[in-house]
Amino acid sequence: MIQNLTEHDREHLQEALGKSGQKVTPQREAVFTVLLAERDHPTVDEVFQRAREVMPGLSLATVYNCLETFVGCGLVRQVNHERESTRYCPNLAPHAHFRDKATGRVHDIELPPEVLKSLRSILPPGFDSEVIEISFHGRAQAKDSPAN
Amino acid sequence: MIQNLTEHDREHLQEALGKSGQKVTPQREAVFTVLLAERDHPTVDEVFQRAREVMPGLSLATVYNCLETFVGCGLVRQVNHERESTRYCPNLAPHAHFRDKATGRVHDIELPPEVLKSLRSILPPGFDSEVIEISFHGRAQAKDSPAN
DNA sequence: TTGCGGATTAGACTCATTCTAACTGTGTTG
DNA sequence: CAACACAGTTAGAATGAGTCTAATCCGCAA
Repeated sequence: MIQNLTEHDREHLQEALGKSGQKVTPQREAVFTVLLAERDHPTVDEVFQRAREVMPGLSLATVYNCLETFVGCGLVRQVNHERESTRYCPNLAPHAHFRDKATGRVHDIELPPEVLKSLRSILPPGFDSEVIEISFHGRAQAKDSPAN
Repeated sequence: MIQNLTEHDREHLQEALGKSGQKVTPQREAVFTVLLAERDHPTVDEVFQRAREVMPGLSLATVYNCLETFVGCGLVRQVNHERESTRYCPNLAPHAHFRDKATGRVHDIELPPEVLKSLRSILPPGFDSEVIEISFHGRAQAKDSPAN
């Protein structure tokens, strides 16, 4: 179900966009709302379908634009797996992804700081990493990840 | 420079293909040779260009086929980074990848068993992972990775 | 010699993503 | 108020990695 943004989320959006000199628009709000409503790592197309329910005139190009903008100002993260469609994730805390072979679902896996640190430590001198992507691929008996 | 396969490498190829009921063909040999000759994580297209120098009639489709076959029988690994072209890597030891922002080059990063273990340990119960992909993205002052 | 099956091939096709050029809406300046 | 600037949006065309298809090739067994 797509709710309106909370006051807090709207401010978050506003601030992040503002910082990079961009505005809140109805389309950006709709796309952001979709991302927060169901944190199941949707593809662009899924975001598009869901956002259309609320804003029928919305175009696919705009969804691409919005998502790119959000990535640019640090509101969401891209998640890639092999060469499948890019998925989007509003969870900004450092975390890994687990891709369920059977269902295709992507689950967030919490990444404790000490593990992150040990990972950084394997880089030889001279290598300076800004981004680390960790993805598991396998089977999960677990039920759906909790909506949050 | 593209050399012929060593006796050892040829046997390796033969055995791996044989195990999954497939044969060594001149095309597969050429593609495998290219992969071993320069371990710079080439794209399909790069493999194609290089292999053509040695076997001019070779088709792109065959390069795709050969690489898929090799992946299937565990001779090489695919390396994906964001949605760029898939690259191929004949290094089978567990390792991470570092993608240099400036040059686009991909470097292998050794992955000590204890780090691998600590990574596995962050999976909640019920999650069973067969493959872990780790990729860094950033800048490297280091010179080219040693040919090996 | 014929037939079989796996391998190879060229080219058509798919589909996520990017690009382009026109349009919209809002705010600003004269 | 009229003209303009400009960011954002839009539909549709273009791109390009990868996949599919149908024809052909080639080594081997009957």
